[in-house]
Amino acid sequence: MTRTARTTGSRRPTRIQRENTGRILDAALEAFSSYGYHGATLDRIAESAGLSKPNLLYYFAGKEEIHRHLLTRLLGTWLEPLRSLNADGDPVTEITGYVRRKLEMARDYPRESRLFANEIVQGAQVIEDFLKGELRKTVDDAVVVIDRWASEGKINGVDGHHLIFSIWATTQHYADFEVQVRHVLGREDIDFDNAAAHLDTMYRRLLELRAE
Amino acid sequence: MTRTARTTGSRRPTRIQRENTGRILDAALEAFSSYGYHGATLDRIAESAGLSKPNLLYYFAGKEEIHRHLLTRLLGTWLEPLRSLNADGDPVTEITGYVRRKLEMARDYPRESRLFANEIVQGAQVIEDFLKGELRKTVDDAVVVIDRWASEGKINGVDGHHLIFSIWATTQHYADFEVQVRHVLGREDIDFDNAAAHLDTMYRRLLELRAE
DNA sequence: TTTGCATTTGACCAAACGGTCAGATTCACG
DNA sequence: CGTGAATCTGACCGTTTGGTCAAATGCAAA
Repeated sequence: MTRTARTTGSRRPTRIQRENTGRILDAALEAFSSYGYHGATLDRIAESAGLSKPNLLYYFAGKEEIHRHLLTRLLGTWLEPLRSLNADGDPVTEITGYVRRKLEMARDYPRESRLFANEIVQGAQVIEDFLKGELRKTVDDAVVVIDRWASEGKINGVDGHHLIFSIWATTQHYADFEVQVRHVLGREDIDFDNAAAHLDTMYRRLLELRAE
Repeated sequence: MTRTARTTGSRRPTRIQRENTGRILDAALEAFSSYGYHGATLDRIAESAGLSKPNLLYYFAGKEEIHRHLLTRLLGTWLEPLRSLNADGDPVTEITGYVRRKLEMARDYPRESRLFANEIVQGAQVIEDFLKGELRKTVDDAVVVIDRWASEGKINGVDGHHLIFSIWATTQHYADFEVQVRHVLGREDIDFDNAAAHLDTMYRRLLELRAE
């Protein structure tokens, strides 16, 4: 048995290992986010990564493992902005800041967003536990904070869960539905500045107390 | 040549033709919306429709044709609510009514919504012309109306395009990301009533003029 | 009941797919 | 340089997939 890379999990990764796994994951992210899990093929991923298919399978046990690896890597990053919602900060600033960060993620990591979208739309069987566990808990925590802000009269009354859904939807839309946005606007690049301004306005008007 | 069904486009469809094409399209919609274009297989669709695969291919030329048929059938329905925006009506009523109708579509036709989402996320090559043509034109018309409402002081200033994107995103989210919503809320069924109330509040606060 | 078209089927095919394997080649290090 | 491990490859395999075809069966009207 001369298998390595995967099997020698104990030893630290070689330079070649780091380079190749990196290129494989990048190619796979591109493929999965563009064509979905079933539409992506190992041959394409290997070619796009500049490797032969057997060589690719020398680094990862199979298609599923690559896919799961990408998703798992993503999930942490996904939650972080919501986790860092500061209960002691200014409510409107905190929430519009969260919106801004989420929009920046859609701008800077559209492939990751589409990978996630593909997974959810098609039933999310791989990350079901994440949704029911970590994600739900994090959301519930955030909702508690939002509810408190509302009951203390610091923001308008609002359904915390659905507010978060709206924020997710409106920000990720620019990554997941990028093609549609581009064609409707008739421009090659999406104007994230206008999008940011619009969303900021929208959530500000939703939350800011009206002068009496 | 004894080919029929497709080739005798002139004669009116038989009873059997109507029944079978209907069941095929239903099974295909279920499959495409659940597993994406590549994930859906003709064998499964045929079995789910209660037909043999060759028999299925007797009614449709191939996988692509079924897919295109479903998408094409959908596009008209998709635009209709936006088209029926009444420039002479009350602005806030018109827009929140559009939101409500869109949300009802997400509730009543989640498979169609996911079919559309799958298509867009993966590049929308089939419906590219629709996006650049009909859709864009309809949106532009609606934006003209919205802009006029704003310039006439009937609603708050708002970016028409991004308002529409937000409405699409927030409503379709409940169909496309249904699994996530369910798991985060921890319920088997989605509470569309709360969603409707939340969205109504949000777009109302965005658009309604503040008392001065 | 006959007749002609519509419908259905089983058997089959080529291509694409994920994956395996034995062996060749390259690399890092003493 | 030598050596052992790490890396890489071509050839190959079984399965699944979209699709074809000739022939069998069902059906509806004369």
